[in-house]
Amino acid sequence: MAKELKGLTKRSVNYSQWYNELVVKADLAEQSPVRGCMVIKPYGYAIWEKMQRALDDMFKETGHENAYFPLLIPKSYLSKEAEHVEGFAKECAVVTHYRLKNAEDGSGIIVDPAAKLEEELIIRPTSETIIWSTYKKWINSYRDLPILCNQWANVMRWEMRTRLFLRTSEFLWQEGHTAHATREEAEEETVKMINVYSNFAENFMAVPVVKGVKSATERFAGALDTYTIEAMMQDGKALQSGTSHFLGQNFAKAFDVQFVDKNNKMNYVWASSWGVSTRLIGALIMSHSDDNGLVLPPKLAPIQVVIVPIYRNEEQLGLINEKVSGIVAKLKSMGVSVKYDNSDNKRPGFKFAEYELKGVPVRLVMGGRDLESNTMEVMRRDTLEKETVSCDNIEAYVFNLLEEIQANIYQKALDFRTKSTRNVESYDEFKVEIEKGGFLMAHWDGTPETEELIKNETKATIRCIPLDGDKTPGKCMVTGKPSARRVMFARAY
RNA sequence: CGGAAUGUAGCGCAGUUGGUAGCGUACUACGUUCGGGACGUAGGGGUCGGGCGUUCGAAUCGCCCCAUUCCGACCA
Repeated sequence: MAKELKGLTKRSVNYSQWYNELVVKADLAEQSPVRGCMVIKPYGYAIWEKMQRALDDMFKETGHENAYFPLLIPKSYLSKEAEHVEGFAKECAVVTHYRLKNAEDGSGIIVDPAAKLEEELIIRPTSETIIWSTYKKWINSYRDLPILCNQWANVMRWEMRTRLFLRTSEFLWQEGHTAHATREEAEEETVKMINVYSNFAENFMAVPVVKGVKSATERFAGALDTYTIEAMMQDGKALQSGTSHFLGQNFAKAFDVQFVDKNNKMNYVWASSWGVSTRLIGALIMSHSDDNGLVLPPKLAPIQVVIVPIYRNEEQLGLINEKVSGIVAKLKSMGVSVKYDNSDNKRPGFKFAEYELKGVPVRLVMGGRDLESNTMEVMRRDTLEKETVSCDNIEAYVFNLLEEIQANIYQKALDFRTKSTRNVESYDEFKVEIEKGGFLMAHWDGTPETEELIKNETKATIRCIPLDGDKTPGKCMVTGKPSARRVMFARAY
């Protein structure tokens, strides 16, 4: 009874509600008083920090450097690239004044009309414009190229409808902005970074992703090509988890960024930009969690191993503390993050449930019985299986188990995706199949009109034109016109 | 911005012939407990989303406003 009261809504009942409850109950984040914004709580932020660290290492390895650009963008900058402004104009928060004052009628504090800005400032929805206005000053010669900058920042997009981590008005992300002398080099960079993202998703998050190219209508505003990684959530919907854009010379032309090449000729710079956000945390949650709560991949879990003692009295706790301290020390020396929870204000059963909810990959328990037999109970979060293991060399056992869990949850997610991905041949079949969720591989004639029609009639969009996989030509399922290859359709977040 | 629903203790909720607010949980103290979300006793906590109205009397009836959630349109 008590368990039911504290439990989660079953996933099958309402996935959205389940997701929200999980985020709040696992102590990751909560809604802020400001519409559409989110408070990321320490446990949620710890996951983000782990992600940041891993990604940042990968960026450094690929030759990138971090920098920081301003939060506020003059309105005129945003409007320099026509498609870009059209894409973002509808969701920009605007700063119009720089001072408040007390109302003369004593009704409180008001915006001082005398402090109106001559030019309004936009709170960045993305930083291409402010960065390219800066790059103009940095670039004169081919010797100044390439510029490979990344920034960790927050951005704001005034979304109509928000959802913790997946879509909030303000979100944290990283955005890389690179400038190159040649088209080839910029394109190479774009592909390189989508590969970094897919490696990160698969190896750290244990989330399998489909790499591909966006159709023209789904492309980033101002890009010539948008590469994406698409993940499948457990309800069969797709989540765009990272993008890398080949921007061509669009921003260079808009901001007049030219360089002198080796032949002393003026050329516009070629560009890429790429980003992933705290949405990845949403992807993590929706890829692995079960009705007991989060399931975190060991590589990103803030706590990888939790140890819970079970004791009848202080004396027994003392003995357990002593025994456990050696194990904790050894695990830590192996680089495993361990929490020994011997707090006496919660009973063991409560702790078990709580750490399961928080997705801690491995739980070790030591009680009176174990103390006598020199064993511990080991539980793995992904399968909830329990085993009794000797304390001798338990550290190595746990270390290996963490790796096994990492691999297992990836495989589980991959199996689910494989099972939920299928070819469809006709539009009638498509309409039936899309209701079941999952990814549908179908032929498309390549026109925005057909894409639009399918979207309006089925709510499914082209998630991407996959880079890998079946490339045999066929006929569009809607119009019967020739299709170069199958593309991937799904309903998406 | 359309459609639906909901606002009562930190959280989850009950509260219809209108009669002055209660349950679970959480919290505080003490004690007993501790191998899967413990129990007992005592205690603190509410301008019932806001405003106006009807009435001797409103959480309850009426009107207006506000907020949130879900479903659409928009999007990483």
